[in-house]
Amino acid sequence: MAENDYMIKDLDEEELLELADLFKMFADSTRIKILYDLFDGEKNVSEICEDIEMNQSAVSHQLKALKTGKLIRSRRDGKAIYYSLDDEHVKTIIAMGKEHIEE
Amino acid sequence: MAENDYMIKDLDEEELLELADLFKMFADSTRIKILYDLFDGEKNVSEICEDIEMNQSAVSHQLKALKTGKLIRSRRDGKAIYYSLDDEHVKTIIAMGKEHIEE
DNA sequence: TGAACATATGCTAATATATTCATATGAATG
DNA sequence: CATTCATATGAATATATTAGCATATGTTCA
Repeated sequence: MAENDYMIKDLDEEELLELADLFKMFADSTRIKILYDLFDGEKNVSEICEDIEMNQSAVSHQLKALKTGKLIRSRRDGKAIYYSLDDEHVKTIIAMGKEHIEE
Repeated sequence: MAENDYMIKDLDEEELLELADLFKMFADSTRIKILYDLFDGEKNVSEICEDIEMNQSAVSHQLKALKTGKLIRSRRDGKAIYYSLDDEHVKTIIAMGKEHIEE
């Protein structure tokens, strides 16, 4: 790390941006709905759309964001594409958030 | 809860929005810097500005957001206003995020 | 191979968000 | 009580984000 890079304790600027980007994934209700929906396990796009009552395009866009953020993964099965959580922290993070707002 | 309100399992629409709003607090690097800076304990605005290298106005605006989000609290001491974390979950949530990005 | 189905993607308009500047407020102090 | 110091706030601007539409891609199956 270069001498004059900004840093708070053990978090450098790059990690801070990464952290913010991670939390951005949870900072939208459509994405939270999707993640929360996937708590049950793998689902395809159509199922997710029905569950969360949003149109296919909006869901696809958000699925892409979540996948880029490495929170979910996908696999194709025929015409359908199945998505599932790709990180154990997702549940914990959302659970913490829930606890906070429930107080 | 009204019959036709949208709901995923035990999270209703209102809670989902609250959750998203909570995570929005962490979804900006300035706010994370502030929160992380307060891990050490109470600090006044000037100290925070120095620590995170941002100007006073930007910091004040974000402090207000964090306070509205009930993540920090403040007290006045003379001319200075001291801020501190107001929720035990803040550290946990950021710690989870850190773990995620460090993998 | 071509029609139907499932999903992704480029573009756009609407909306939200962050920062900065200028100024206001409120406390201390000579 | 006027000035200075610390912080907050309103307005303007710049930038980012979201949803929806139209269409593209990839898969199945007749």
